Amino acid sequence: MGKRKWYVVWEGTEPGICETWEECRQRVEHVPHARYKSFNTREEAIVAFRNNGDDDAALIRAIANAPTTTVVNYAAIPEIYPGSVAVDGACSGNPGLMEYRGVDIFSGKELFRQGPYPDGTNNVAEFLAIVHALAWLNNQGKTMTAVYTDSRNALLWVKKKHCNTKLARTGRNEKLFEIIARAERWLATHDYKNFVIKWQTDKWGECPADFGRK
RNA sequence: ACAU
DNA sequence: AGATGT
Ligand SMILES: [Mg+2]
Ligand SMILES: [Mg+2]
Repeated sequence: MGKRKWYVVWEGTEPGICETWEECRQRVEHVPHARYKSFNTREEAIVAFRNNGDDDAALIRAIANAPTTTVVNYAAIPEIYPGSVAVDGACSGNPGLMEYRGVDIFSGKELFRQGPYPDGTNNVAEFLAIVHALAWLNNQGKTMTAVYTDSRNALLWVKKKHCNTKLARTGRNEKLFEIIARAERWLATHDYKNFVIKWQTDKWGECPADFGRK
């Protein structure tokens, strides 16, 4: 995604924003448990911390008081349909501990979350997230609700109805391979109408379902 | 190169 | 800095 601009610092230090890597590094280097993270925009920082259930008032205030950036109002972007579901997959290590979820595209309210599963990949997570959203929506009769993903890969795999992962079986991920097989089976046996749409991260910022770990 |  | 994928 290129260079990041915002560095948010917290834990073991007064939460705050740094605008340069140098500033962030200085602030964190002698604080053993300090954490930091980079973002493109202030809004992405806020979304990420809310998504992680981080309610630290001082942190949110620090982010909110940071110098201004452009506010992305999803509702004002015609290509983002109201009521849609945004999905994202995440991995701690790649391959690593894998999970995925779907949220309401405007409110960010979590609609489903699966995992963590051991020994998965980013792309498997993104693929399963889309299929889960499709099945979840169709179970509720929401046959016209669009699904947004930032993964070009997963989008292709879903179109082909095939998860073309190179992931090795480890014995710890047998259950995951069953879930993949079940997802492919669902795609093969269901004629869904829901659009699956590329989330344009370059134009719109981080997807609302993002786990905020990058 | 592009997307995670 | 490394991995997953087309
Ligand atoms: Mg993603
Ligand atoms: Mg993400």
